[in-house]
Amino acid sequence: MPQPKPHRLGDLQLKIMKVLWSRGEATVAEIHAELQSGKPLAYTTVATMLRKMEARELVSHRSEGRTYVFKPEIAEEDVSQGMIDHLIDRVFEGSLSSAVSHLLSSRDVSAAELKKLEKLIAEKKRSRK
Amino acid sequence: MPQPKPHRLGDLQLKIMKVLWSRGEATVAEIHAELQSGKPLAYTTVATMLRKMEARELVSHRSEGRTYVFKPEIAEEDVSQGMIDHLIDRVFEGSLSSAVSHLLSSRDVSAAELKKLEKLIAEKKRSRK
DNA sequence: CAAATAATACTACCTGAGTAGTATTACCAA
DNA sequence: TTGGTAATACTACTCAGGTAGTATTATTTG
Repeated sequence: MPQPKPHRLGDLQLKIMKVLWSRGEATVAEIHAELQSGKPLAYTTVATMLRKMEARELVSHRSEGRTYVFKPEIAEEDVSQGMIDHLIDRVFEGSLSSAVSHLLSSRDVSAAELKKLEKLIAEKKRSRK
Repeated sequence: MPQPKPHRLGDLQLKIMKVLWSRGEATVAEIHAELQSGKPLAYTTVATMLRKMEARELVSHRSEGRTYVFKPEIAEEDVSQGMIDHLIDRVFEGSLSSAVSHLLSSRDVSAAELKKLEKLIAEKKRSRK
């Protein structure tokens, strides 16, 4: 069991993971470039964070010449799942409906989204039978 | 604008806030006592955390003799809202349905919960018209 | 071959959460 | 009134995230 607590990723760490997930693998330069949309971020900041993340086994790397190519060691699914589960547990005491109720009340949900939600619930109902 | 970022409460802070929200107000001793279910926690830990939280205007206190009685300065609603919004934005890029989909797939949702969800969605649909 | 470049390594801070020991002080009871 | 107790204040430390400068080194190019 490598990485404990699949939730508990900081904002920057999550951004980095997202780049890695979408690309499969990436160099520091590539990640740095992608994150430049937003507030500026030093190249070394990304590099340092990646080293810290590697220490926690969130990512790994292989060498390609002098360059490191990083890849994710945890699945996006697991992280998303872990983070939302953690939140629901600690904030809403496990009540999914109260969480969803908050979401619905604060957000401008499109009709298409609502339709998707209905479908999800209908499916879940069916699978419970 | 007092406290910025209504999300971003640590686990302990959230537990303390929950006691405060449910009681309206409470002393350090009362909060400490309530948190004893779980791993032991020093009295001074709670006191210290409350002082830190007061500095950030999450709570305030009045004196009753030599004792401080704390009360929340932020609403539970706002915190729940802020935390879940923040999560959905950074993890699911704002897609509510993908968040809910994760929730439904990982959890054992009761029939009653599903019913509540259906109702919520139906209401939301109505209010959109 | 030498210099510019680009990569990683190292070092160093700051902040906030969490944790708790020690010091001080105010109050209450015998 | 004196001592014990219970409260807050102060101090201190660890850890992790975030941020980035400087040093070193390897590679490429003029």
